[in-house]
Amino acid sequence: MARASGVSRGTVSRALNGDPYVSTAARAAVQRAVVETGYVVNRNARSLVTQRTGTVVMVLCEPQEKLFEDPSFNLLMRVATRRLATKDVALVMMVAGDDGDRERVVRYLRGGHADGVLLLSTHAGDPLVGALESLALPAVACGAVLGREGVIPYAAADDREGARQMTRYLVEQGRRKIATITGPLDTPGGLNRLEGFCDVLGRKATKKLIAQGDYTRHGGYAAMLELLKRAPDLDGVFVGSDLMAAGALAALREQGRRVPEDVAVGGFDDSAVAASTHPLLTTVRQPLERVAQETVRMLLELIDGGERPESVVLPTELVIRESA
Amino acid sequence: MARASGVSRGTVSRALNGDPYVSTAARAAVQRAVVETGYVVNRNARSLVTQRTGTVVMVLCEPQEKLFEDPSFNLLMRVATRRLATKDVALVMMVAGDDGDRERVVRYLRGGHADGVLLLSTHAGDPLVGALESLALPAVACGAVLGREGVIPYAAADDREGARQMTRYLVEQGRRKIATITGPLDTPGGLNRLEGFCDVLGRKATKKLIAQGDYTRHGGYAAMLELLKRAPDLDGVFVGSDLMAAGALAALREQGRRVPEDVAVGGFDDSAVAASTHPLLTTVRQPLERVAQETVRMLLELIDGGERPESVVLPTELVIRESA
DNA sequence: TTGAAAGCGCTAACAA
DNA sequence: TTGTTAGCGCTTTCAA
Repeated sequence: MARASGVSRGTVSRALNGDPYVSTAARAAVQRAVVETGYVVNRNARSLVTQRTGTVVMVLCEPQEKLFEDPSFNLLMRVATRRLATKDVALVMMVAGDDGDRERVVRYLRGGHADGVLLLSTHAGDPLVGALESLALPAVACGAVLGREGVIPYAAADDREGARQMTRYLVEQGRRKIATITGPLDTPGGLNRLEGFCDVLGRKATKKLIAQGDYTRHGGYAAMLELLKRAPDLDGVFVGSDLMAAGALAALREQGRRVPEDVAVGGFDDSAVAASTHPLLTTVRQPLERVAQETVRMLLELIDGGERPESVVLPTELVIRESA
Repeated sequence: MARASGVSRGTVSRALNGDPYVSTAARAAVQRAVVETGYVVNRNARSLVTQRTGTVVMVLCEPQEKLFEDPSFNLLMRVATRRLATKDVALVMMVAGDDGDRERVVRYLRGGHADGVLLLSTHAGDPLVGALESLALPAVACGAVLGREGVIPYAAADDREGARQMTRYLVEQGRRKIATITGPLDTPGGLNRLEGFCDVLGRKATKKLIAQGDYTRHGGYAAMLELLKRAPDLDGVFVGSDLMAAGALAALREQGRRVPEDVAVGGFDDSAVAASTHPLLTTVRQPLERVAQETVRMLLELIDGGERPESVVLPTELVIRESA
């Protein structure tokens, strides 16, 4: 390569990496040689010396079944991929659903294959988080890591306030008996949205009116049936995710309840499913694009040796459609 | 590291890589030093000399939205991850949904980050395939790559015969007017299942009775509505995937058709959704675990410098539940 | 602005 | 069975 362009290895390297101290002539010669020989840098060799791999791993801390069903992950991943690409870093995905997976991910990371980690959907007490901390690898989470909020910086929607917005809205619509279907309570979305619900309803948020789902469509369906059994006279329900809300709508239809006439249904996320349910789902919009953008920014800062960045919490927005 | 264990670098390397020519004493010394120093090999350095990275990329050739909704991908990925792990190779995932994505994947691959590629859900004429071929990187596909069957080895279910099984079954059940919802016709599953359907029905498979879906739940829903409009008297439908069948069931219910009394519904895949529909879905079981196993085996052979392995086509099985 | 040279951490061929 | 040595392909001082 140095020979092909008639300059030294050092100059080639400088030209390729945009070093300003390269003459126009040399730069042109290198450019030409690259085209002629179809040259591609060997990233391993580069990594060996720079200690950088140019790749970031997005780790999905969730049994795969659930994960993939949720359109939010798509969006998060797509946006992150794009943002990282502008800095010329690749995003790869790994799933850490069980112990075996987790060990593999840690091995991969310890092998020095990545410069940083983007954590998705961590549950409280996930052992992967501890492993990551001891690796001292830059890591940022989408959504708080319960219990490690001070350690792992994150970007997240304001789940609690979002839940309040929706619950308040249901109350304002004159609903008297409002239930909720939560996500898993060891996730920030599960926990904080329930808290927001309780903030508004106070003592009216009885245990009977709270059912736990698992962020899947089927989980929402099952939880809705359960709620109808426990409180047949409920007239409103705040569901902790759009996908679960879609399941809840199916259950309500099956049980002959009209939405929103008999029961008002509010979702959370404003994901693609919200726009394809019957009736269209009234929901809380999460600024997922911005969550992804911010996480990527923070991770890149961390990788560049910056201080631990401040976590950011982004505002949500009520989106009123037909179901409430 | 060599110093810590009191032997030479060469011996350390041999001990770590399981070379038989290492004395028990030396091996023990190295082992101890590894524990004491918390040593981890630098994979970049190793890759630089071995020309192996120990990672394989699973490339999803599909706009992400569709992809992730389908439980089949989960299974494929989970099985592949596990099989590869036994050979100590990591599986990472990348999505190639649009041109930008594709370019990124190719760059990553050209960067020498992976030893091989597992292709998922390629569409006919996907430019990525050509790029991959010119990279001369080992590649194997789950499901045939339409148009490159002779070039990219694959493992797949016998889609055509599976479709025949289901269609024959519907006929045997006395259904007289059977329609079908296909997958995209530039995918092997879309095309071959339609062909199997036509094999059995012959001239009765008129254009009016064929609607195209896109492997999503919503696509199945929309296609079913369309079919009901075009042929209100249909009494059976073979749907090219379970997820689309779930959508079709919703459409039928909405239109007041009973399943299976008025309309018999057959799916394809036997994925998790088939067991959670109402009524439970009669479907065609695809041996996806074996597909994943075989693809991994073939890819590993290829990576080890073996000849281009024979593609394998695996038999399907009719699973009778409630919907037909 | 450039070339020369010194490694990055590892494996593999060779000699002992 | 082991130590020695020569790179793998690249970046990055250091001098020039």
